[in-house]
Amino acid sequence: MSAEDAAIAGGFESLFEVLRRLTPRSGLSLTAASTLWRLSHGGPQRLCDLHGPEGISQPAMTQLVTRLEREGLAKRGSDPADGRAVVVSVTDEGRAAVGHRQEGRAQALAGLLEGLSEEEYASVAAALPALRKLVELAKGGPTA
Amino acid sequence: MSAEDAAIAGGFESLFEVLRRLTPRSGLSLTAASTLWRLSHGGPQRLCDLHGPEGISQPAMTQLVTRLEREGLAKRGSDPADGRAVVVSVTDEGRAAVGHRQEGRAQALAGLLEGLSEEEYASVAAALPALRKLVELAKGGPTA
DNA sequence: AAATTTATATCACTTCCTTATACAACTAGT
DNA sequence: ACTAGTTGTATAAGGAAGTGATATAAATTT
Repeated sequence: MSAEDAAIAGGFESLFEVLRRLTPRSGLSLTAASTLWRLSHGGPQRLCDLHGPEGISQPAMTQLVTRLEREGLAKRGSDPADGRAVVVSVTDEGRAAVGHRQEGRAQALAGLLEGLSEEEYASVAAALPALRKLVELAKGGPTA
Repeated sequence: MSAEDAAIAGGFESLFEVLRRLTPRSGLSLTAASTLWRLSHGGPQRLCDLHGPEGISQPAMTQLVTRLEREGLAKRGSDPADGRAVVVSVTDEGRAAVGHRQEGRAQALAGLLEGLSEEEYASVAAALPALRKLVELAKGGPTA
């Protein structure tokens, strides 16, 4: 690992802390938000397909879905192909909740971006494709 | 907020998810790691000075310090200037724990960075100063 | 000296996670 | 067709991690 790798890692570590604080602690938990986002974009999914990618256990996801259902953010349905399976879908309210949350974060970030010079801003924009590549690489799996 | 702002926000949102998963869920919680890091770099601090920047309540920090102390990662001391105050310091073990955690994340990130082209890598490196500026701006407060 | 403020611990509670387990539906093997 | 094995989900018990309310003592202000 090079010194430049280490510098990037350090920079990302600090950035992570900043991004983490963009959202008030009240409201959706990280896992709840991520799950609702996943359902919003990927469509209804089985409970057993949700817990793995979120990195939590099946019973934890069962409980989370129960809470989300109670709050009207998601709902349970059945799978005609398998009588055991629960298919979870996001409600309009849940979709809105994730949308508002993301919007708030984007607004807060936009506020920060205003403090950058044109050059600095351009360098962030120029790095976007690379950041997106990192995201793809991370999804690919074994590299990470 | 411009389209480019939105694109950057979206990219950062995805990046955040990736960075979040660089650390196994077991081990230190986000707040515990952040607190230990803060003590490692900023030196011993009063309990009442720790909970605000971490964004949690005083009783939550009291409990966290109790847990960290139980695990040998931090210890309580007294403040000669104020009989009520508890001064929290990190132990060598706690310092090592944060160090290992950060190292693991850096290694994982370095693995991802290897998947970038030279151009992509350079664009990330070039954006580092701007990212650092964002971090500073966020610390400054009212902007965010 | 009394009143007010501050620092911390404790309480009762919820959320969010873990492992273990129970039960039923499904699949594979005979 | 029947049995054994596997899979999907719920539930139980417990700990971590957070909340607001409260109690107590030390410190500061009036």
